[in-house]
Amino acid sequence: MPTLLDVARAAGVSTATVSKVLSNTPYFTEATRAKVMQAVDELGYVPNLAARALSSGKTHIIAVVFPYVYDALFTDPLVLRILEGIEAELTKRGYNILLSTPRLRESGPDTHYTRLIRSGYIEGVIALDSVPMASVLEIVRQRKMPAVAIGYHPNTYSIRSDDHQGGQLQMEHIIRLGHHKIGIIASDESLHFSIEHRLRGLQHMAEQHGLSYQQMPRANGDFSIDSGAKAARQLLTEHPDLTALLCLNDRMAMGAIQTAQAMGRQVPDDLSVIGYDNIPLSMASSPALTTIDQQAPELGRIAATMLFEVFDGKQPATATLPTTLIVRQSSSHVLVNNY
Amino acid sequence: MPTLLDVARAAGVSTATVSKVLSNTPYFTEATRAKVMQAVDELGYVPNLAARALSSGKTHIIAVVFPYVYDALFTDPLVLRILEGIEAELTKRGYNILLSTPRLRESGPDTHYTRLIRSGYIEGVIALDSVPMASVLEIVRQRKMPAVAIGYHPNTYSIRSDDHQGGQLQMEHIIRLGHHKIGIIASDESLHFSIEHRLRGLQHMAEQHGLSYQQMPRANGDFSIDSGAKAARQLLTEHPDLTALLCLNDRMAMGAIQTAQAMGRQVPDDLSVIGYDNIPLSMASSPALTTIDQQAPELGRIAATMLFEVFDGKQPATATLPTTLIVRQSSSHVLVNNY
DNA sequence: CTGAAAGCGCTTACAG
DNA sequence: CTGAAAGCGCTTACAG
Repeated sequence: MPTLLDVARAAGVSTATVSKVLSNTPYFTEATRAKVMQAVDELGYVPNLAARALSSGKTHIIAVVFPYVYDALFTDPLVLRILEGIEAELTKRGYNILLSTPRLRESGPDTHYTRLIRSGYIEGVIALDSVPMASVLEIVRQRKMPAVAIGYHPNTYSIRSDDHQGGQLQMEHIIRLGHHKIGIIASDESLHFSIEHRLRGLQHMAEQHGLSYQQMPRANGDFSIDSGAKAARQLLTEHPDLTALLCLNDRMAMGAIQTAQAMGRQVPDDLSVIGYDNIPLSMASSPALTTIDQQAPELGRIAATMLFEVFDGKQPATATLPTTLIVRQSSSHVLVNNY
Repeated sequence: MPTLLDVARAAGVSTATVSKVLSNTPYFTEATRAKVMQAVDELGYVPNLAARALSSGKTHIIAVVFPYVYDALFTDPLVLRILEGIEAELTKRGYNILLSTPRLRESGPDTHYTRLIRSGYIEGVIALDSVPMASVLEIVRQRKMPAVAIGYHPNTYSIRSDDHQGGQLQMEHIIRLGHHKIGIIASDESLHFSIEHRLRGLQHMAEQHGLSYQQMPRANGDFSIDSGAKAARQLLTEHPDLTALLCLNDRMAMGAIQTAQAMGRQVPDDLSVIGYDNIPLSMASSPALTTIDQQAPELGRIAATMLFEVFDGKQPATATLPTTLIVRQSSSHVLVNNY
């Protein structure tokens, strides 16, 4: 591999000049610039990033941190959608993605992760930081490294989806369809900060319409398909008069639909089921899922944009992205009034 | 951040000694080792990876290359499953994942990618290299960088799923269920090498059972849900006597089921639909999808293992992973003989 | 507008 | 078993 020195010799200038020309420093003769660029082209020179990193501290590597908790990381299509947005923005700016997947414990993330953060490789961090148990950004903050969180931990810079509003949209939709025997499939609030906010949104809207949120039966899953199926079985068994199931993610909703059908319920004719997330496959369930879109790619894209603002010395304000109701075929008006 | 020199001073030894102790070179007094380790602990020393990379060429960074083509990268759950396997093995060995998503054109991958490969950052490459249009490993091979391909390009080291066998399993299953009016939903063979092999598997098994593969109606999609839906509509309209649809991925199968249902066909009662991939959500469709499992995580895990063998100077043989038929509810015996 | 030289934090033959 | 010293390939004040 040709080095900076090779280019300098070929162009008949110093390495300092080559370095400055390549980093677009102004104040250079057009002639010098041309000589240098020609040498670069002829030699096929590509800068050694490790050397650049060592001398300047600029690695052009961003750690994208997706903690390895419950079943989300490699099973949840939503994660991939968020990554898509991050990738688009980072790639556009010529940055690289170091995918970090720390194991999260009460005591914090694993040492491989903490070492990585302190290794000098990382120029900034974008992290999914929404697990109440521990924050992956604690160590990053200590080091004062530029970082943006997607989530609810009290980090300096962060972005999140408006989960409270999303919950409201779910409840409002189902109430407008005439339902009032409504079951809720959620998860324990310790699994993800968003749960608490979505539930509050549900409650807020229910009470606004004079329904008692407290009396709505609820079962908790862990976001997986199976857990949604189990939760639905429990709710529909204990409360056969339910006409609607509000699920706090799409995968649990899909599990719920399967179970409901296996129990002889028609969806949506005698049971409406609503999901949350609008994962790509939610349109492919039978019936297609009514759900809440939370702009996952946009969440990632904006997080990346905010990180570059931090690089530029700015202090981007916490952003909250609105959600949208996507009406498909899994919800409909109540047909039977069974009370 | 404390440096090697700080540690050396604190321990009262040279930086060479610290370096060697840390890299587990033998021949050291237990006393020396203890002194060094204590200094490391006290100072909270973490090696600077850029410096290590520059001087030794060992970066502990593996580029995981997923080309950005058709709709696969951020929409196909299979990609995430493969990544899961790669991540597990790489993390276990203390290596980091640089996620590279080059745009692929006829002329090859984009320059950001080729520069990355030549940047000195990358110690090895694991790539999904199955798009006939161009190979992302061409440039890597030129540089003689250790690499393992998941796919069919003629790369030195590679692993793949037994697509031919997978095709056979699909066909065998549906024939055993008594079907012989069989439609095929595939994609153009230019999109992915696996298609050709799966189709051959289909053909092989059909002919072995005395059925004419040539006469089986076929429609092509692009792996997306929508394209599967369209292909199914076309096939079922032009050939209403079909009793089975063999789809070369799960997402097209899910789209096909939806369309079939919308056209008034019961699945599986008067139409069996079989998918391919066994993505996590295939169990959540209604009815749950009969499909072919190709051990996606294992594919990634073994690719990573092979890469470390290459690091060790070995020459791992090309591996082929067997597939399995997963029978769920979307396939059943033919009920009506309509010919 | 351009260059000489120090320095980033490690590793690695080479000596002893 | 341990250390002195060169070197990896860049960038960056500092001079001129």
